[in-house]
Amino acid sequence: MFYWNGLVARRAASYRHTDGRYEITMAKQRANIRDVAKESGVSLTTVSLIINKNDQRISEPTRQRVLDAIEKLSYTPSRLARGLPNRRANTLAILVPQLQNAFADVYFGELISGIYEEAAARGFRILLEVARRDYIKRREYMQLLEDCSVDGIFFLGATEEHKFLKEFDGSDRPLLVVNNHFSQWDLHHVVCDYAAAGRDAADHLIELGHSRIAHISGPNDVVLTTRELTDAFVGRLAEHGVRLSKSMIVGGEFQVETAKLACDELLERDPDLTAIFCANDKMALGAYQSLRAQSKQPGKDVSVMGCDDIPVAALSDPPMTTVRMNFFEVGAESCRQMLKLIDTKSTDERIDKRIPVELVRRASTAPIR
Amino acid sequence: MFYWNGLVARRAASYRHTDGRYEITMAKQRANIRDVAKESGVSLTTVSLIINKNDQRISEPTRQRVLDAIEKLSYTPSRLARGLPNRRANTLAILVPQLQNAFADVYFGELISGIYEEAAARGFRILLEVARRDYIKRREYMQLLEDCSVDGIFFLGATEEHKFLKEFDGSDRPLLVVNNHFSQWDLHHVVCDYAAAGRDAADHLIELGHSRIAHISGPNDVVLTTRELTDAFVGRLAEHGVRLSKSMIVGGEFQVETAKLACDELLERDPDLTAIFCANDKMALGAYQSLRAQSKQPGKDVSVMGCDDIPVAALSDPPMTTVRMNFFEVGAESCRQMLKLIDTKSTDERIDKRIPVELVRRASTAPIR
DNA sequence: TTGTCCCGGTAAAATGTTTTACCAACCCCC
DNA sequence: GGGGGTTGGTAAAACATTTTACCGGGACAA
Repeated sequence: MFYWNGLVARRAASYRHTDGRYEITMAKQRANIRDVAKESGVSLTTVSLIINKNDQRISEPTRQRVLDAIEKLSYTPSRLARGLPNRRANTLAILVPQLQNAFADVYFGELISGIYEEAAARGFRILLEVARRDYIKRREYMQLLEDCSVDGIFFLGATEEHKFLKEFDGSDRPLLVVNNHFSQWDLHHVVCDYAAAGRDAADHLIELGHSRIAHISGPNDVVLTTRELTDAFVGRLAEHGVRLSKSMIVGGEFQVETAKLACDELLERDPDLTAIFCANDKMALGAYQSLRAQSKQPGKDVSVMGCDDIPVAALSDPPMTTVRMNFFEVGAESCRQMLKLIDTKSTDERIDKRIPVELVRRASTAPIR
Repeated sequence: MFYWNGLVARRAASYRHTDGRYEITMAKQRANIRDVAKESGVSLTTVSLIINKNDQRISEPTRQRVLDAIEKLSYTPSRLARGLPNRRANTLAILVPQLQNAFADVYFGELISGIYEEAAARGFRILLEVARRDYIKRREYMQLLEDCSVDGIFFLGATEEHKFLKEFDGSDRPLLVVNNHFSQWDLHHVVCDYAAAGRDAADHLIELGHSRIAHISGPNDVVLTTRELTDAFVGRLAEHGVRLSKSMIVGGEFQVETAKLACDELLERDPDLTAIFCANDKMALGAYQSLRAQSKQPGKDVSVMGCDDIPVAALSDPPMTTVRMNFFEVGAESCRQMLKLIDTKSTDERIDKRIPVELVRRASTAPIR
């Protein structure tokens, strides 16, 4: 059994009672803030103030003495203890819908990268959570906030299936939807400017003289952003006097294979179409395949545009004209906004930020012959 | 682990004793263990014991009373406070070398999935960390352990560049190298059985009658596992009386493009080779391309084997014969071993676990003509 | 009768910080 | 010489848990 000499030697050495004698045991493993205070002859409040750098009241000699003591004892403040008094973990969670797919995707990789960089720069840690069906059903995501694990949550890859997000509305810790939009609920959003992307694509194709145009869309019924893209594209074409009939818009589900089938269908409906705008680059690759299968040269016989500018777009054959969406920046901006929300603790402010996009001209589009 | 159903009811107002009268104050934000103890008329020790389920001493009526109180107050224990007394965060970190690349890879996705599932089942959270150059230089990875952020670290995608891992050797919290090997340092390892994979591949090709065989290896100079694969493959071929000369082994850097070039080189050295074993599936796809460019049919004129069995292997044309490595299982087993190490707190035990592999016969290999 | 063990708990120490309120001393200005 | 502000701190109250040592009473065996 241990007897702590509470008055004096709490940290230097402990004493163990053994057969009537006192025996000196090993020194404590870890220095704490009290050790530093004692070592440098100040109160532990002073040490705390210096560590947190948020108070100028401490004189330079004192500060230096404390810093020396910290160095000497190789003191590291405990994150757990630090979070306790103000119930903040200095940690943010990223909620991803299904890990297997999500991680295989550059898209999520860039978003996560962006969030991570910004969070790390501010000393925040990133927690990874996978929102599977049963996870959602049991409402385990609420746990993250309730048990003080994290100070805020990023939601990636959200669709309108994720109605449960509504619940976060009243929470004191922010939930931020990254690169998606739920207009009906009053959540925080940071998204690429999909409307601008749709307009840029339309302008580009019109500029090249196209008028027999088709569009392979994303899952417009569940993802609002891709619906915005389609609407803006169609709207802008109309402004230019080009009418895109409903039959020339086919959903491609964001995948290469399904987009290939969609493109086959479009070519059947209008064998003489001259341009196709796809809601992402992967689907544009599917369109390449479909065109080649019909002995048409993408970029020559038919102009193909993608959207996103994933790395493979520049390397594809032909190099792809696309609208660049800076997903890294979306992630980074999301994190900046999140940290702002946490700092200000404002509950009424609503973030709704659009990240600019940029047309990238490569060889998959050409003036009409 | 205790299971929490999420919040239901709002808290009732609490009463504070002031100047001899009772005064109604604002409802407290959060119930704590003391509130639960008071509500159910037991000590807070009792509540703690029930929450942690690690003690059978509490009678059923008492337990039920406490559970009712927990439900009524919608109490959720704080993770921060929970970790404090025994300096355990119930969190594990995954260290990844470079996020941008890492996340675009199914390989990492599966490993992380496996770790995540197992960790979540035990109530552990997963922290994501990116080990960039400056991160490593500043030794920030040590911080994770020192500030009690995590109870253990998984290292993914390690190469022999990561000499710094040596430092963890003395740490009281485990570092586990996932699917890589550093034989010279005494760390914990969970890896696929690369030696078995090499042998299986050799046996398969021999069985089909091949003898003019080539091998496209991974970066054998920096990754020990792929070196094991090559050695086992070459060794087993030798046992069967087939000698693979050094010139018929070319490094492919694990990428499609470089593997294509490697294959071009091999075909130049021996235009009549009949089989190629590639150290991963991606490189086998590169070999497909190279063969086709020379008007040779992979799977007919030349048998091609991959390794890993990533999803695209089954969908490739021809469907690829490969050695399945269950990366999900590697991740899961890594996590199980990690949790064991944390539970037992043993510092002398060294994990060195091999996950079995399995030959998958598809159409990219055929008997020699 | 005494010693031992079990049952169902409890009291209190330990974990390590932030933050609020306050204090003593000194200076400046009227 | 008193009011007021600044400087450089400190004491103590939160924050929310786990864990260890112990306790009274009853059962049971030697």
